[in-house]
Amino acid sequence: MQPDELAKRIQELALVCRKAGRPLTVQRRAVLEALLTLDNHPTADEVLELVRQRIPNISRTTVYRVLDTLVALGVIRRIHHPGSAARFDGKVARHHHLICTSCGKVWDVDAPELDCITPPGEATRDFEVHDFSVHFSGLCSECRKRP
Amino acid sequence: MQPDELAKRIQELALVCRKAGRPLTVQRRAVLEALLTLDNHPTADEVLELVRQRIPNISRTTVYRVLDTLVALGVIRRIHHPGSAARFDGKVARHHHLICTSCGKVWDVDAPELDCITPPGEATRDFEVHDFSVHFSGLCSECRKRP
DNA sequence: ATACCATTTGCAATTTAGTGTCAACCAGAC
DNA sequence: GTCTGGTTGACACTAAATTGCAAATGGTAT
Repeated sequence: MQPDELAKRIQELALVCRKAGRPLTVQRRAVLEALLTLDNHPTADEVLELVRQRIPNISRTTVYRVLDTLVALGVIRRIHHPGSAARFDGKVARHHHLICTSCGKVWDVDAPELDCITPPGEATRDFEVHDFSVHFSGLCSECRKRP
Repeated sequence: MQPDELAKRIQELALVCRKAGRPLTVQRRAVLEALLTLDNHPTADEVLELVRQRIPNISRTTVYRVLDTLVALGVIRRIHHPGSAARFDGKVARHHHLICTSCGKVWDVDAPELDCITPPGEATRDFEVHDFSVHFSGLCSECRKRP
C-alpha cells in the first residue's frame, strides 16, 4: 500500500474513533499500520510480529483485542480461511477470493463483473444483506505442478 | 435429513471407501451419520458429542481424524466460518451461505440463479477453479431486532 | 497546564482447538 | 482362521484465543 493511501486510512481511523467515542491509542494506530503494510491476509500473530518492530513491548493480548476492535469499528475485516488461525484483511471494499484447497493460500480477486450479484429474495427474506463475496476454490499454479 | 437420504449417503461412503481401498469402520459410519443429523455446520466437538451417544468411548482424536478423512474422500466439506473452530458441512453440492456479522450464525442458500457465475479469466489465469460459493454477510432477523 | 475518569493495556493464568506418537486393534483379503 | 496395513484410543503436547485484574493512558473539562 502507498504511503498516502496509508495516511488516509489512519485519518479514517481517527475519525471513526472520535465518532464512536473511543480513544485513538498508539497501539491502534500501529496495529492498523502493520496490517495495511502486510498485504496478504495475515494472522493476528503475524501482525504482532510486525508491530513489535515499532513497539517491542506490546502484548499479544492487546493485538488480538485491537484487531477485534478495528473489526467492530468497520475499519478492517476478519476473514475465514482454511487453517485454524483467524486472518485479517485491511481491504474493506468489495472483493473476492481464490482459495487453494491444497495449500490453503488465498489471493484477492478484483472483478467488477461479479459485483452486481443480486441476493435471492426467497432465501434472504428476513435477512438484511449488507455485502457479499465470491470464494473460488481450486488449485493454485504451485499445487498444480505437484501430484 | 430424511432417513432414506441418510442411508443413501452411508452407502455412498461405503462405495467411496472401497474405491479408495480404505476400510469402512464403525467410527466413520457413526461420524458421518452424526454430521448429517446435525444439519447446521457443527464443529468437530459438536459432532463428537452426538457420536458419543452411540459410541461412548470414541476418542476426540478419532473424530477429528475421521472428519479430516471424510473431507479428503470428498464425502463432506470443511467450511470457514466466523469464530475460531473449524466447521463441517454434510452438503457437498454447490450452495451458498448467509453469514450474520453480529451473531456469527450461518444459513444455507440454495439459489440456482447464482450457480452460473463465470470465474474471471484475468485473475485466475494460473489457477484451476473447481468450485465457488457466494457468502452474503449482513444481519439475521434475530439480530435486526436488537440494537 | 493539570486533574479526572472511563477506557485500554499488559501480564498471567486458563480455556479451547488441533496435532503427534505409539501400542493395541480391526476391516477386508486370502 | 490367518494375515496385514490402516485405524483407533490414550496421553501428552503445541498453538490459538479468551479472561480477570491492576496499572497506565487518551481525551475532556477545568
